[in-house]
Amino acid sequence: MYDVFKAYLDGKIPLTNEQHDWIRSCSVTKKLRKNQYLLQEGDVWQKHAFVSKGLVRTYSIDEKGSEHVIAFAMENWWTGDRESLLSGKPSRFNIDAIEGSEIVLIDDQKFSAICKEIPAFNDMQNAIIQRSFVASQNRIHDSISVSADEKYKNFVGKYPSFATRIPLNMIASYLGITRETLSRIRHKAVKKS
Amino acid sequence: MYDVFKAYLDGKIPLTNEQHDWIRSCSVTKKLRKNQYLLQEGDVWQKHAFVSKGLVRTYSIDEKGSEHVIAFAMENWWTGDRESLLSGKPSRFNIDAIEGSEIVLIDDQKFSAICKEIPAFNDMQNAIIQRSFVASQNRIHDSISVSADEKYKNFVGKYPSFATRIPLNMIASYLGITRETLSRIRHKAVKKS
DNA sequence: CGATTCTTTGAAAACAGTCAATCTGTGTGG
DNA sequence: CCACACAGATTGACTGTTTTCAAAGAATCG
Repeated sequence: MYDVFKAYLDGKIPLTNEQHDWIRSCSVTKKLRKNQYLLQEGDVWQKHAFVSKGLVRTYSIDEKGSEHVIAFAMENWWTGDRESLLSGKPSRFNIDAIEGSEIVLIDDQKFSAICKEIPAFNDMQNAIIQRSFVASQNRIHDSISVSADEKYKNFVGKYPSFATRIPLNMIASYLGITRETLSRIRHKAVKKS
Repeated sequence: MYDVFKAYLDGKIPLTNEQHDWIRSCSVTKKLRKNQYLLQEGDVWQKHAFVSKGLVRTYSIDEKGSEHVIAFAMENWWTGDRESLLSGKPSRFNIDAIEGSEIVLIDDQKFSAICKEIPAFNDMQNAIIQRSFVASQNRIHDSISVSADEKYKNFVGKYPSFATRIPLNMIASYLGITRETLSRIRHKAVKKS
């Protein structure tokens, strides 16, 4: 529940008990069953979401009905649709639970108030976004410069726990290849070793 | 020179004359001839860089000697290597000028001081990073979900001025395809219209 | 004009996608 | 406890796209 979030915050910034109480009072925890939605395409995203347990994915669905996974988030990661949050426009994405999960939700207005009152909290957020941006850049670099099987190897190397918890078709989608191609890549990789 | 940067700032946030003078005193302007480097692989990036004139690219070079362009930046855009800046480690990237360019450089320490003293400046920076992150996410989404010719069409639609100012091989690299493929895509597109 | 850089074209090979069938493991209800 | 259903993973044959390599054709700049 909230404890995981508290531990996360304590590991990042110093907070008084009152501040903790305030943040807790701004938070809502939500349990998600497997396959349950946190965000559906067309809805406006106006929260900040911390994954305290489980694993969720962010994806779009194109005209042909294919899913395209742009992000995963597990315990101690943040998730959400920043584009919709910033623009106020309906989201193009869906977020749902790959496993049973628990999410700590903070309304954007309250979140902004917390950022304003607690500079360390604001700095933490900025640091997170900066690192997210760097991670995106690196993913872009991978996507234009390495072959499909290197992408998979990099993914497994970087996020070993994802590789075991996430169904293969979603990993394939995340990497921008089909599940069949990924299956063949893995087959070859096993032979080599 | 600095005027472009001043106009940019005035369009974003209110600044007093003293603040402008201070920011100016922290800034160094640098002229780049075509092909001249702003950053070379292996160097540590410790600045913030605003492009006041011209056009630069950020790219890596792999073992085979191929270049991979991860970003362009033209007038009124920021450039640099945030990964190196955050980590303090040598950069994996090069940045050089596609055209003769002018860059306003601010040392990271001075930049941080400005952010601390002028909250609006800090907020502006955070807003820029948030939008950069959203743009990265969208580029990732494109890279995993649309075909090569749609990627090119999206690129031209989104950045028409890039398409005319940047050599084709660099655009191809940015899109993650070969220059030959991009050439053929354009050929087909012309026929269709 | 000559040299360099950028772009285009062609043919063959490598690669990834599609469609359809099969296999595997998990969990549920009889 | 077994049989079945279901979701996920694999495999094969085929198709389509992209890369590679090599050569030639524009365009630009001094």
